[in-house]
Amino acid sequence: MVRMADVAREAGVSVMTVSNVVNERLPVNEPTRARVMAAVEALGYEVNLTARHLRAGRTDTVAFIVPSFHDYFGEVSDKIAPLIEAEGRHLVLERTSGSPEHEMAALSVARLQLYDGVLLSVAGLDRDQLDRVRTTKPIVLLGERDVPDRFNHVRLANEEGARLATAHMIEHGSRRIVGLGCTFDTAHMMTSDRRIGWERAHRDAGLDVDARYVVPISTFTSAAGRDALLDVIASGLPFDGVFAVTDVVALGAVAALAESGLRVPTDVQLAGFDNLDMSSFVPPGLTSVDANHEGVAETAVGLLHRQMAGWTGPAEHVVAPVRLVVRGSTRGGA
Amino acid sequence: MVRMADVAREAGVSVMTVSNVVNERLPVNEPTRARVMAAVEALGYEVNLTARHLRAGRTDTVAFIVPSFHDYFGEVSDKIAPLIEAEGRHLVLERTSGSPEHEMAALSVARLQLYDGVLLSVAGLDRDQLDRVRTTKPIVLLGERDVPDRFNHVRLANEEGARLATAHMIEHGSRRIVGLGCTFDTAHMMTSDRRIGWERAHRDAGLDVDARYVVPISTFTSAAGRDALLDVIASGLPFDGVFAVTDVVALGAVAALAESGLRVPTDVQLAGFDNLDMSSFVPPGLTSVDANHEGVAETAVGLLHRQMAGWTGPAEHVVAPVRLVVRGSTRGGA
DNA sequence: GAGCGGGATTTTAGCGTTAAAGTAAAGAGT
DNA sequence: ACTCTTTACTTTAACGCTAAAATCCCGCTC
Repeated sequence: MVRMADVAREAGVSVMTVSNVVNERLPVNEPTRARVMAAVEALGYEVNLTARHLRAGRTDTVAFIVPSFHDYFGEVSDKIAPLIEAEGRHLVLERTSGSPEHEMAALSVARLQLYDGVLLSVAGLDRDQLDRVRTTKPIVLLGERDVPDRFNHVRLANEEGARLATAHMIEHGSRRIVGLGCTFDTAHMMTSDRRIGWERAHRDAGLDVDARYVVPISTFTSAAGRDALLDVIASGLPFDGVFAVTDVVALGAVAALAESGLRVPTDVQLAGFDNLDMSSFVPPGLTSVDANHEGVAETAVGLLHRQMAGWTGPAEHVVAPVRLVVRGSTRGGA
Repeated sequence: MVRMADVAREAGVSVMTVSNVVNERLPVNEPTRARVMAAVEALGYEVNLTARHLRAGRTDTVAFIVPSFHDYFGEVSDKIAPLIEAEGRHLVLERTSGSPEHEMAALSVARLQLYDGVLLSVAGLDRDQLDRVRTTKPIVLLGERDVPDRFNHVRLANEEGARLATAHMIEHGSRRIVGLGCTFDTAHMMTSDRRIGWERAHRDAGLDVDARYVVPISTFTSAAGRDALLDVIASGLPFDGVFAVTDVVALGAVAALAESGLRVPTDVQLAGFDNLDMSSFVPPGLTSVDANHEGVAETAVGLLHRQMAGWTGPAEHVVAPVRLVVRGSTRGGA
C-alpha cells in the first residue's frame, strides 16, 4: 500500500504538503504541486478513505436502509442515487429483511458512524423502539409506520390513494370490491391506512362495508396475492372488483383472475398501489395509485441534505401526495 | 462520543482490557470482565468501526456493485445478502449506472479499501480496462462480458439458454421468430451470445436465419421492448414468435402484442430470459430461461469466501447452467 | 539594516483502535 | 528457596490521515 508518506519522500516535501495538494486545502506553489502530482502518478497513490474518515470525521457517504432490494425499494433507490451523487456523496444500500433487530442495528451508534447521513425505510420498528434511538446523526425515515416527532419523516397518502382507487372502481360499476391484503394490522400501518381508504370510498358512495371482502395475505408477494384471490374465487363469494394493497400483490391477482377465466375489466376491475415500472405493461395495463417515487426521493433527500448542512430546526413530517393512474384494468381506462 | 478510554476509566482498567472484553480476544478474569461490561452498559459504549478498520485492516463488509438496483439485480442481491450475512459480514450495494467510469472508480484502490471483498457485476468495462486493475483484494466478477483470466468470474450459459428457448418455440410450430434486443454488439456480449443461440436454434432446425428478425432496442427496458415490437408489427413483417433478450424486455413485448390484438401463444409464441419473480404471474405465464439466481449467488459468494480465506490458486471461470421454464406464453406450456 | 507582513511549508498532536511486547503476581516443580 | 510457568493485565507503538499552530523565507517599508 502506497502511503502519503511515500509520496512525500518521493517528492521531497512534507506529508502535509501532499495532503494540501491532494485535498486542495491550503495553496501550494505550482512547481511543488507539480512535483507532488508527479509522485502521486508515479507511485499510483490513492488516499486511504478510512484514515481520512477517522481523522476528518466525515465519510461522504449516505446509506439507504431498506427491507429488501427488489421491486418497490429497488425502483426508489434508483431515484435516490443520482440525488445523493449530485452533492458529491456516495450512496450505499443496506438490507434489514424488515426485522426490527436489523433496523435497530442499522441505527446503532457503531453503524451510524459509517455514514454522514441515513435514509431508513422503516418496516419493523415501532414508535417506542425508534424513540430509544439517541443520535444527532442526520436521519430521514421513510414509510408508513408511526414515528417520533423528532425524526424527519416522509410517508405516502395511503388512505387517500386507497380511497381514490376504490372510488374509481365504484364509479365505474363495481359493487363488491375485494380489499386484497388490506388487513387491519398494527404491524403494518400501511395496510391499515389503505384499508381505511377502501372503507371510506364505500361509505362515501353509500355502500355497505362487508368484512368478508377484506382478504388477508401472508406476505406482500405476487404468489400470496394469487393464492389468496384463488381462495376467494373458490369460496364462491361474488365480487366484481379488486383493490390490491400493492402492485406486486395486484400482479398475483391478475394471474388468479386469468387462470379462473375472469375477464379484466369486464368481469372484475382491478387496481393496485405503487405504480411500478411493470404496471403499465401488464395487460390490460394496471390501474394504480402513483406515489411519485421521484418526488418522494427528492423530498427525503432534501430533508437529509438540510440536516447534513447543519439545520437544527424542528423535524418535518411530509405526506407525499398521490394520484390515480387509470389504465385498462378498470373501466375508466383507454 | 463515548470512547474505549471512557469505559476504561469508568471500570478502572486499561484501554486494552476493554478491547479484550469487547472483542473476546485475550481472556479476562470474570470480575474484571463484569466491571467492564457494566461500564459499557452504563455509558452506552459502542466500538468505533472506522478506528477498528484503520487499525485492524478489516471491515467485515462486502460490496456488491451493480449497474442499477432494480429488477434483475435487485432480485440477485436479495439472494446474495443472506449468504454474506451467514459468514458474519455485512453486504452493501453500490450503483454504477453501468458506466465504465463508475465501475473503474469502484475498483480503485481507495474504494476497495473500504471492503473485505467485492462482487462486481460488469456492464461497462472491457477486458483491457479490467486488466489495468491491480489489486490483491478478493474480487469476483459477474456478468456476460469478457474478463481477464486472473479474475474469478461467473456468467450464464447465454448461448445455450437462447438456443433452448428458440428451439422450443420452433418445435412448437414457430417459423419466424423475432430476436428482440438480440443485436450483435461488442458493448453487450450478453446480447451477442444470446443472438448466437437464437441463430443456432434456427440452423439446427434447418431454418434460414433472416437478419430482418433481429430487432435492436435502445435500452433494456419494457418500454423499449414494447416500442420496438410495435414498430415490427407496423412494418408488416410477418412473425409467429418472439425471443426477448430479457424478461423485462419480454414484458414490453407482452404489452405490444396485447395492444395489437395478437394472441399469446396462439398467434405468437413468446419467451424471455432471467425468469424474474414476476414472469410466472404475467398472463399467460412467461416462458423464460431460468438462470438460477440462487445458484449463481452461491457460486459467486463461494468463490469470494475462498479468496477472503486466503486461497491463492488460479481463478475460476464458471458458466452457470440454465434451464428452460415452460409456461403459457409458448405452446408446450400448460 | 532592523522590523514587519504574508505566503509557503513543516511540525505537532492527535482521531480511536488493536497487535505485540512487557510486567507483575500467583502457582508449580525440584 | 529459587527458578519456571502461567495468568492477568498494561504499556508501547503504530494504522494513515489532517486541523491547527509554528516556522521559515522573502520582499518591503521607513
